[in-house]
Amino acid sequence: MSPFEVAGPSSSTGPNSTSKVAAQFIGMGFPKEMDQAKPYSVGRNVSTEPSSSAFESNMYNISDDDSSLTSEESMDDLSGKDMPWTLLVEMGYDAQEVSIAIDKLGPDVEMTELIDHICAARLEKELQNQTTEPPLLDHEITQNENCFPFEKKRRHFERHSEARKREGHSKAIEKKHIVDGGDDQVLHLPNPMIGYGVPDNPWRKLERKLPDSANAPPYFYYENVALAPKGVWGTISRFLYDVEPEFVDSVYFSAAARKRGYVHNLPITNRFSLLPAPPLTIQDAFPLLRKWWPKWDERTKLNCVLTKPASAKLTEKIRTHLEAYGGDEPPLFVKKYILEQCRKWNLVWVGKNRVAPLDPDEIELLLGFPKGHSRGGGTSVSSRYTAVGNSFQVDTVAYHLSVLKRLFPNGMNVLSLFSGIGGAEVALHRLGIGLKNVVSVEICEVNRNIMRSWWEQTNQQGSLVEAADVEQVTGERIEQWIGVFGGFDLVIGGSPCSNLSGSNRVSRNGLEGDQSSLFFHYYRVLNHVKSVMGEQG
DNA sequence: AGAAACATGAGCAACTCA
DNA sequence: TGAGTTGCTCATGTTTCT
Repeated sequence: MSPFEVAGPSSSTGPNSTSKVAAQFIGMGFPKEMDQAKPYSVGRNVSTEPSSSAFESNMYNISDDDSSLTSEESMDDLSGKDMPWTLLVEMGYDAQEVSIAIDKLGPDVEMTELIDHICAARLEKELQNQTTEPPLLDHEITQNENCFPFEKKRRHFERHSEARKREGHSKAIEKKHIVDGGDDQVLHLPNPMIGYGVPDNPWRKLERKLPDSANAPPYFYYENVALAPKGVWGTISRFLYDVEPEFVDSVYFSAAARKRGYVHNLPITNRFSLLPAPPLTIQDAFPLLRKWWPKWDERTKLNCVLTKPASAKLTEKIRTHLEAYGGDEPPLFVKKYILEQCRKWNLVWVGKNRVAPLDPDEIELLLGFPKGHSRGGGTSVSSRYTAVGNSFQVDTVAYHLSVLKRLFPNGMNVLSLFSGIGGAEVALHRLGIGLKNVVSVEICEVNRNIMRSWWEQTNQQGSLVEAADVEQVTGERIEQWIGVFGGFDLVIGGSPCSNLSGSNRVSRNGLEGDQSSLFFHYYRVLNHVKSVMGEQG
């Protein structure tokens, strides 16, 4: 199927859609298309002739309802073993060694354990071979590391911790907190959480040395929650070419906190902020609320925006508590309870004795989107909360992406995975960076509609290609896009955090979770883009 | 049927204090 | 230094409402 055909009905957006689509993905026999002996090598010819339809319209759609993918039989055939097997082979691991590992550890073993087992087996084999084979040449080592990032994890983190010691950070930066454990690799959350610097504190680091495998086109930028379960950021970093995450709290860019980790290979010097400067306190962001804000609520910043509003029952309860004391200040225990709830639910004072959750317009303002960005067009209020709550903080991301403006004065080709409501695109647009061709991959139809409306309203001159499901962004499609567009300048996205978030009490399964395991598709797609563009030179 | 409302802690790190 | 306390978190599953 041509990547430029018009979309059919959108795919399912329900909670179970991921596993269902994953099953379809396996059913289509995708791994067989890959050259398993040489991970991510591209054997087929890439057409450089643009599809004729590609030039007839500046907006294309891609349907995921390929008839070859809907075989009930192939769905039934799936065993628990197939899913990790397929994904690992997709990532470039040898089919045989994956099978051996699954046989040994069982079908229900976690992916990270499987990978560790495979790596351990390789190391063991390597050690055995060292007695009979000559040592690898430098270029052979580099090639090997490019294909299998796990194998050099220990060496890298050992080197890195040594380098950190030599650098001798300031006292504030030295006060770090371990967020990753296990083995001998350690990742830290900086305190303050300012990454390589924020507008008011940009001094931290002038330049950094990227691993060779990360120091090649395209630029990539990956985002997720900073406070993920132990080991998650170590895994993400190892897959993304051993690039150390940059942890930043958007509280330095906004009136609301948003602690996130970003793994990227962008330059870190000469960053600049979006204008106009965003309000940095609740009172500046919402001046009309000052009138009702009690002195005993000393908050000037909000916590991380949520995807669901507080219940009316809670705000009523708070009003009733306060009214019981007439106009007097309530006793300490009442104030304490109310402040707890205000912090937990990000409540603001909207009237006498009245608190309320932020409305979606206010959340958009805090996140740096234009007012009403997600409003209307069939979007329900609850789905709007979900959409904006899952998005980038635009000012933060734009600060990191600002270095691209001088590098791409004529605009960029962008592959945007897990686009959501278009935080990355809005950030680039607000930076004044032209969007030449954007491939936007987003499972949720509501979000795609919001993104498309924004694209049309802002009179973008480039082309928008929409795809629903990252699992169906096949190597073939990637190659076609690269053939038509001449490559991607940036691969950007933040994969689902639902299985990583501390708010999730039910299925906080880390990167093994149904949703958050989609990170591995970010890696798969990025790695394929790198391979194809690398071959093109 | 779909949207909205409601009830539901765990996990981790920062902080406090003896 | 270590035990105890405090605070925060891109949420999920079920029930109720429209």
